[in-house]
Amino acid sequence: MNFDPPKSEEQLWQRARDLAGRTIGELGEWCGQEVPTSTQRAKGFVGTLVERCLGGDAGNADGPDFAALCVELKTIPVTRKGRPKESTFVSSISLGDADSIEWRQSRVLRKLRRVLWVPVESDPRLPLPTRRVGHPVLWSPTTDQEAMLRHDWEELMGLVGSGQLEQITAHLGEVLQVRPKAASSRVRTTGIDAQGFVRTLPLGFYLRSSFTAQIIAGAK
Amino acid sequence: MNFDPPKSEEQLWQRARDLAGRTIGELGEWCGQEVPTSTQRAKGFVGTLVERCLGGDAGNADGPDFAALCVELKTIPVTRKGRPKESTFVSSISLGDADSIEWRQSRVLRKLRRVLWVPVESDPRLPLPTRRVGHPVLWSPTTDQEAMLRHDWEELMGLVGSGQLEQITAHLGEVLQVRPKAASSRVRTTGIDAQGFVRTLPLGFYLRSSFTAQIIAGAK
DNA sequence: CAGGATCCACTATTGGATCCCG
DNA sequence: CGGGATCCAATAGTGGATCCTG
Repeated sequence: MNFDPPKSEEQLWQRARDLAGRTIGELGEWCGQEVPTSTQRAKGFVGTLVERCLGGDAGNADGPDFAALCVELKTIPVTRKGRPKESTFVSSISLGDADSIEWRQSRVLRKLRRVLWVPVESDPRLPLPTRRVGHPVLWSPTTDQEAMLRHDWEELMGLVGSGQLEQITAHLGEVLQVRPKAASSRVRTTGIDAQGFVRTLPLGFYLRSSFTAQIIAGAK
Repeated sequence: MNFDPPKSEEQLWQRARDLAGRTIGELGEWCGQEVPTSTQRAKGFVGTLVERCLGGDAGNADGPDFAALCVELKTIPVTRKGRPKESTFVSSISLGDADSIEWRQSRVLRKLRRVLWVPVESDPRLPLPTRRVGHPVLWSPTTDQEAMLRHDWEELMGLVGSGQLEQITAHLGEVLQVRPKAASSRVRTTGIDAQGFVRTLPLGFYLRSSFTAQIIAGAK
């Protein structure tokens, strides 16, 4: 294995292809990392492990996982048949500047301009070390997909920006939704609503699994 | 109320419109029939009651409910929002002559050529007498709908006709599916498989509720 | 707290089983 | 048994809650 940053998108893609069919246990050995039996107490483990194996600078700050390439890495849990098991976290929401940001400058679009999707088998009955990595997909949104994302984002940011935080639920949005993003429901961050500053639950944007299913369809 | 058979489709339609908004309790009074509190032990009650109120010859043999008009009546249980709560039974399956029948002569198409759909509110928390009748829909399959029905029917009858009864499940079919149609799973009828005659569970064709939802959409 | 995500209780769906009447 | 359908246990889906690391 080679943990240097990939020098080109092509090289990143080759490395991702080489991971297909490997188990999480194998990846752990290569990185010299012990692999937990389950993800129950290690929710971000697989994402970080795959990032290392591909030469990403794991544990970095804001910015793409492969900064030089402007490519974001997303591992995505899938069933045996390749269907996403969960929605995908995209970014947290800044509650302060929601009304002054445009789609083209948004964190959501910046994260999603170019994504390397790496499916990972995710059946809770399988011990984590035996789960296999699937075939990667290097993706940018199609015109239609970007339009859907933008539509949902503008609707949701409209609510955030106008301080209608309490009316936001995960039911809104056809492909993009808003959900809590915090260690627990007691966590609070500072937001703004009609009454001024409020302490409120941190929120994040997530892609619905019906949307990511289209993206990774046929990658097998 | 008038229990004579309707003389025209137009007259049948008028009567069905007049039922919209009425409760099952009211319909029961008009027919002089006591209405059970729930459908639990009276599964076909609503269908038969509505048929009577419209002048159908309830309790007849094979053939359309309104024989002279060639119109089939289907009551369909819906949620408060008008979505079907259940799939719709279409016809039982003759296990003997499956391999010699064509779509155009099929019982499924004969039943579905012209259907008067009557939605009925169906929330188990509401006592049956208080549930309301909805706005009717007089329907014939569109070209696309008939093509979908035919596609599923041919696939399913192919399995029946070639004696692969054991491989049929309700998972098959995009709009039309096969399910048991019997008083219990111990009931048997005579069918044919690769080994010759067999005693097997009686089966029927049902429309998936995603399909009937399209039909009655916007009828409110 | 931001970045990496999954957990899991509850709701919605549905496929096999069942019920009444003539 | 055929015609009128709904019941309901089990599975699939999902929205709010949560967990680890740096």
